[in-house]
Amino acid sequence: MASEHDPLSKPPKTSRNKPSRTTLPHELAGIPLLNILSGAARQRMLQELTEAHYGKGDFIFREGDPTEYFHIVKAGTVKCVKSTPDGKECTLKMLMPGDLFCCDAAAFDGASHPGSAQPMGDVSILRMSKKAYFEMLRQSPDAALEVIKFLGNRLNEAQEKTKDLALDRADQRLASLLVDLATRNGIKDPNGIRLTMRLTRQDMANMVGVTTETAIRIMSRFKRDRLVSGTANRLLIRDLPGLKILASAS
Amino acid sequence: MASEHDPLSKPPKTSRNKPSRTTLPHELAGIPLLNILSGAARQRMLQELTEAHYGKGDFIFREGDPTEYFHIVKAGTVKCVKSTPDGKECTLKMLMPGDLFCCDAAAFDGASHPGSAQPMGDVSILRMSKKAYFEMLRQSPDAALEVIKFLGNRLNEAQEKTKDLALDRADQRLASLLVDLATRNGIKDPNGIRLTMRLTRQDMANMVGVTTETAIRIMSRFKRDRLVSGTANRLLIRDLPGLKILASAS
DNA sequence: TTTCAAACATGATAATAGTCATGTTTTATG
DNA sequence: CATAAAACATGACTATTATCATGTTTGAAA
Repeated sequence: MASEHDPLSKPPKTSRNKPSRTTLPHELAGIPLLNILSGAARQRMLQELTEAHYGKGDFIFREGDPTEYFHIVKAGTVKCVKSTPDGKECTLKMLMPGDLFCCDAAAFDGASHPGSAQPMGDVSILRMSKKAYFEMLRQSPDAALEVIKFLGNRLNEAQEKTKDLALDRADQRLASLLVDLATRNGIKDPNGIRLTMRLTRQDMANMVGVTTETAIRIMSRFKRDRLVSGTANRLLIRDLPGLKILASAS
Repeated sequence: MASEHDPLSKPPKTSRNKPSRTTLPHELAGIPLLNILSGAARQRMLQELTEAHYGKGDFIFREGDPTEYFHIVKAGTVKCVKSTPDGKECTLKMLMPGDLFCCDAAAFDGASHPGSAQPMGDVSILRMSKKAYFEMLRQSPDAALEVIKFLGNRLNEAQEKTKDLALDRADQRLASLLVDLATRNGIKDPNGIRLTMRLTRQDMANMVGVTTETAIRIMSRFKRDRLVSGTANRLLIRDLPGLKILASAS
């Protein structure tokens, strides 16, 4: 629950016994944007990045806040949320380690965040001032291309989601979500695939655009049909092919 | 209906009486990406761009086609569409002059188009090979930043649309659409605001994720309530404030 | 281990939107 | 201007999902 702004003065000197002086601290090895940069550009970026930690209940930022930083997920899962004045919520995207965020909003001068970012459990975030971010983009075509590629993928995902919301039924969208999570975040288990992150029926509801009751009802049906089992803490996908069929049923 | 690939050998020498040798042909003056480039970079880009014309019924590209070009809308309106095997369609975005497209898909090596692009009436498209596009991005930080800004805006729009589909009713989404079009593409008229582009009830239905019948019914109600009048060719917004209230009703 | 809040579950009912059918009006095109 | 094809319109019915209510189970923290 602790909400720290804990600027890690310098990136930890965990440099392995590799000779190159630009070796990435091993904890940052999974971040594409850092791997793409070389030599001096990488060093500059590492110097500009600071780290912050967030826990359950915190906000990394809220809808309407001014955009000050460019962010990278270092560890944990971050959810991007939009909400209405009357408390309804819609989860746009779950960001995983290596994912960038606010590469876009930051580009819009003086704009404010169009949605909020919340940690799912404990997360660790790297961030960089807007100024340093733009400087990096100007000086490193590789970084700019990486950001373009990332934004392009995000846009495609968002449009795919739009299509699903517009054309698919609730149970298809939920099946789709489970297939997605199982494929990207699942670990093998004797009886199927276990999802790594805690995910309540309400979380799922917000992700597929239905009410919590509807998500519960559909999950109950899926459970009856032996497609899934378990609840938030221990969600098990028992029949991935079955869910796939359901997801794309005409 | 004619589907030409009509490479305009050289950009027309419509250069006005400005002295600079990099003056933009006036017909291209409304394209941000071209205005942002200076001197040699602009010249290079103009040399790489070719023009193509499309008409009603054509496809600029289809879902699944390989991505070969980066595109800019020069004149007319282009709709981005995704469809299901059984013929249902979802319109993701109407692109207007100056808008870029496939800045994203093209970035994904060897990928194919995630949706199709169709002209609404006659359109004129500027395009550039993927290779030249990447070269431009590498050599001009300004161009890369412009693309990032554009993609960022597209992403925000897409996410706003996701939220609307997830949380708003059909009539609110349709009202929202009309407000949007009236604001961005409307011209004043004695009795309200006239929309410039031809837009059938079916077009609207595809844009807000409902069936054609539902769009027709809602428009009938809007007509009864004196919010709008007319059909596809002559659509009139008679009460913009009224539509705005409806769009954001709790 | 108790205990309380969150999460899950399910029924009854209402609201919303889809489907199918049929008919009228508008518009593009020869 | 004729005429066929779109586009618009509306009724009847069905399917889907939301809402409200109430109760049970689970899990985290004292």
